[in-house]
Amino acid sequence: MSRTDALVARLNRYMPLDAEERERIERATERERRVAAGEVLFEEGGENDSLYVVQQGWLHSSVRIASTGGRQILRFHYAGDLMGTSSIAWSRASATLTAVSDCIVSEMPKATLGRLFVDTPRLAGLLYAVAAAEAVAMSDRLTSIGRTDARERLITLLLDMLARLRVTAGGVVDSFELPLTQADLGDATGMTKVHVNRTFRAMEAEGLIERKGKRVRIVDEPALIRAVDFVDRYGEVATDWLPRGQGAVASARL
Amino acid sequence: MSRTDALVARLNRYMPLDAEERERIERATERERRVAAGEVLFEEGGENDSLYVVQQGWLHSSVRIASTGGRQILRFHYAGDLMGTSSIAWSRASATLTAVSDCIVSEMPKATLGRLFVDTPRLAGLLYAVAAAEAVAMSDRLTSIGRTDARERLITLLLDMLARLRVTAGGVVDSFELPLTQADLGDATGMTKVHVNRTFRAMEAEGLIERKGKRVRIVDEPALIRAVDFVDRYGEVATDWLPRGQGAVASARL
DNA sequence: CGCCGAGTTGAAGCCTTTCAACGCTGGTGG
DNA sequence: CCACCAGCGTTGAAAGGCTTCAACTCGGCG
Repeated sequence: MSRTDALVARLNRYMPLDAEERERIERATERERRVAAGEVLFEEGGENDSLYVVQQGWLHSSVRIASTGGRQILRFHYAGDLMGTSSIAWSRASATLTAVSDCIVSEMPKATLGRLFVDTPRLAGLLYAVAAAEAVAMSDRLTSIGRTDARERLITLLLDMLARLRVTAGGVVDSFELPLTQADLGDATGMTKVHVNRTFRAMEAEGLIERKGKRVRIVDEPALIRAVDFVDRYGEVATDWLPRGQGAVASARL
Repeated sequence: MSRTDALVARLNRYMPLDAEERERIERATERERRVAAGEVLFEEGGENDSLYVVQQGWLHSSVRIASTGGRQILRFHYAGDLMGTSSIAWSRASATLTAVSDCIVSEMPKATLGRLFVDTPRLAGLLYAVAAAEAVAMSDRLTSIGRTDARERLITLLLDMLARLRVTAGGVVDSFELPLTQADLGDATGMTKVHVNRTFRAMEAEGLIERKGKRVRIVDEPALIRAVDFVDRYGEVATDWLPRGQGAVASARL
């Protein structure tokens, strides 16, 4: 492994992993694959027996709406994220995964995850905690879409992306590449592309953000954070509830 | 245990549990507590070191919206559901849990879950799969609120409740007690109580549903299912990815 | 050089909200 | 036992945020 595995890096931030845990994840995520921006990794409804780990770049998952022909973008996946967890509960994918930027992802067969759960229970617990954190992040999106107006929804989305991209970018960043169309942003926030445009321009006029091509700069971050009282759900995850020193049950049994 | 533990019953539906697994869950959920309808189990932002299992009745979790003073109901919890999983990721509750009907819940300290993960890895995997299924159900709600109109949102909500209540009710049911105010329904679907009322009345006028007091009857279920193309996410959960015969690692180690 | 997708803008309309009022009902206290 | 109150359901009217429809610009690409 020349590059550090993104999942290892992420989990390690939450809880220091021992050598065995690290190695097991790395072995599980060996098979890498490139996905070009705009390309579809897998389609809603398709058979799927693997999970995917984002190693580089970002993607989004979306579903089609039968009645209107529209689309809802459910979430974005960044480096270190485990994608396709719905394939754990069923053998068919419940959403379509599309690359936002050029990506590298690694494939992990479901059975490999199963072994990981049995052999390294502390990892299982950590993954469960991460899933819990992501459920809360999803709740935040639900709240944003269900109970706030267009402007707040866009602000929440931008702040969320910024926070997530910062983790891998490292250092202080106040702008980022946004290779999404305004129609995409509408699909993510539950609004039309026309209204995305109007809301963006209004925010720009007020000096809250700046846009140059595909790049967005957050000018007045404190104001934006105040406006939507944003909470970053990915900063840390509690692991104190996991029994200590259970790093690798497997080594005793193998 | 006089009554069958609801969590055991639910997990057993997804994957037959062995005696040890069963007993461990039952021991973990011994401490029961009654919650009267309308009562709050715990509050958003409060310290919380326990999970709760719904044994009887149902509850909902909600969050306050700072900017508008409003509220978003995130989801409903039915018999067999594990509540408060956000406390796994942090030590503070991220939502408020309120009883919809009179309930019996049992408390499970986080540390107990930790031990469960280490001692019965197959259960850990199953819980992970259930969490994945619930994440998809949450995505469905997001899609419903983000991309469909008032009528479809209400229909989806009703069908979801019906499906979930049927599991415990047993047998064919086409009506159920709905002890929620129309304001509550609005908070769950992202609309105002006024519009909930108008939409309900319109549906009633069209013979899709009937209402008598707090009781709702689904008259034309096929039509409703077609209208929103509803999918029940709780029917089954895949467990084929879990290694077999790993029922209780603990027994070998204790 | 022309086409196409994406961004932009205006105008009109609609779904939903907001504001307000009134009836009903169940619970409370005199 | 009944008057009173508070919460909930209901309805009307007006306002508004967002959508829809349509047209026009701009930049990249064949």
